Amino acid sequence: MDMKFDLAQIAPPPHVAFPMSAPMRACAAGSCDQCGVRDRAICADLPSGDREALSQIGRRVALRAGQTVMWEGDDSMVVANVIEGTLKLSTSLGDGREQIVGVVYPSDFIGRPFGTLTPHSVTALTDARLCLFPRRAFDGFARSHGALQHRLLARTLDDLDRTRAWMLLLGRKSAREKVATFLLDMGRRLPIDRDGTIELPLSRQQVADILGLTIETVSRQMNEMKRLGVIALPGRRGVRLIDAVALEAMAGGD
Amino acid sequence: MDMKFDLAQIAPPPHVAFPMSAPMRACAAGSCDQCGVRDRAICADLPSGDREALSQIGRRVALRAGQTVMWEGDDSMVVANVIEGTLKLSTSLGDGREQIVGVVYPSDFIGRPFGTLTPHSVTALTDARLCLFPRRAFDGFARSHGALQHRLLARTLDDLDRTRAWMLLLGRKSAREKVATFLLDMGRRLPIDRDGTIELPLSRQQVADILGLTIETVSRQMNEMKRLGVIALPGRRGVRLIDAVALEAMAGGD
DNA sequence: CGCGACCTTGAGGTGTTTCAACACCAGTGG
DNA sequence: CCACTGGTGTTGAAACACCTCAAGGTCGCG
Repeated sequence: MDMKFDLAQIAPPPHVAFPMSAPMRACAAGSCDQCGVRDRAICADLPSGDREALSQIGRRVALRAGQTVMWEGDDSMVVANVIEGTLKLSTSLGDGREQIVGVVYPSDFIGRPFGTLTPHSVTALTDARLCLFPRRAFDGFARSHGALQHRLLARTLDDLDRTRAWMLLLGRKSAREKVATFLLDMGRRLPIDRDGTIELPLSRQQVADILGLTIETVSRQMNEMKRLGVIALPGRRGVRLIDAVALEAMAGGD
Repeated sequence: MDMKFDLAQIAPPPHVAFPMSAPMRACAAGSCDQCGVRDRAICADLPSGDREALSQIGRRVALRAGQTVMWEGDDSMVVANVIEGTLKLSTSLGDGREQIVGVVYPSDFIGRPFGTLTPHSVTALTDARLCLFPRRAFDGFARSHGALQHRLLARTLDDLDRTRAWMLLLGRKSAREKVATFLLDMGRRLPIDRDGTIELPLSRQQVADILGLTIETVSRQMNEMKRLGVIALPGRRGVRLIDAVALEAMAGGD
């Protein structure tokens, strides 16, 4: 438990080809017109002139799995839209215990606008692409564009609702209920291939860090569910939800 | 455990003189000029004309301890500023397990603007006074007043930061650490009288529902801290923080 | 093929919950 | 004034869910 934190933060995950201290790489600029999240991100309903203006103050960057974009406690220098990939938001205690406080997907917004401190670290779980803005410039732009600010508000309110719902899981659910709830949640969020399998963007340790459990407990629960025929576990990170009704029942009320 | 939920929701707490189904009572209208939270609430930096206009669409209501203003899952009909008192935000599982997801104080904003569903129940912990607005009217007003919307955004971002920090406590801290963190937090938020005593607005059960523990564990932890001379427990809800440094140490990192 | 990281499984320990009894206190009515 | 009562808080003993520690297995990659 004590080693884990340092490894995750200092050294790259083994499957990552280069250290996380590697600078973020600029990538093909691309105009907003071809942006894959154009009509879901917070910039969606800006008049196209304004959107291009916003685009001017930002830049596209590519991340490799394992790279950390922002560090808990640092000054808040940048905010970003997620164009592609999955990232985790996490906080930790001095002794290395970690809690993942959010997982973000394409079109989500990350960083702390209108504030000086970054409240949690942001780390890429998969390779990812961001549309990155200097925080102060973004703040200024948002202040003068009501539509953008409204969209950001709506998104933040949604995040808050989902975060509070997750508190119920952390505070009151059993390990079995936590894992079942997690799998159903991932089933809703991730692409499902033809045989009903999803590919988790998370290791067992990261799942544990989302649910407030240990890696062993997560493993035991998942394999027990497999034994019960509720799920299948094809490959390291694959999960097939075989009996969603049974899973719902295991997830506890609400 | 199964009874608790129903009792809390259906029957009034014993010290409450009348059922929670009692209607909210209108109270002295009062203009914004004399409002105790005038320069801390979200309406703070509205031009005084706009503030009076907002005031027109709202009304002042008084609540008794135990009364519930909004119910989880209901349509979102009203939002409000807290003028006076302390309230809890809570969600629960079908079987009665409850998690308190927030505690709000004067000048805080409650309810779900720009959304149709109430994500959690809101219940008065002490007698309280609110400045209550119909949600749709408030939404409309906010949309056309950037300053109000900005203020609401800033507050929501803060709430989200604090909520995420609390997830670390729920997922990763021990009972001892949870209770210590809670007491320090309350010490920062509540008025402290001359001998350093604070009066918790919460019963042991409610403290347990905030920390994701049982009432017995909370009781044992607090009395153990008392035995260690770190705190004193004068009366049912009183707490004196004697050794804040030791408490900090017990609260774990961060 | 072989390495390293990740995942699984087992056995044992422990912190928290569960169950149960009792103490405390404020309000009520005799 | 005192006993009574219902809610709240405390304490103890036992059960148990989850964690810890330790080993072995599996997968993906060079």
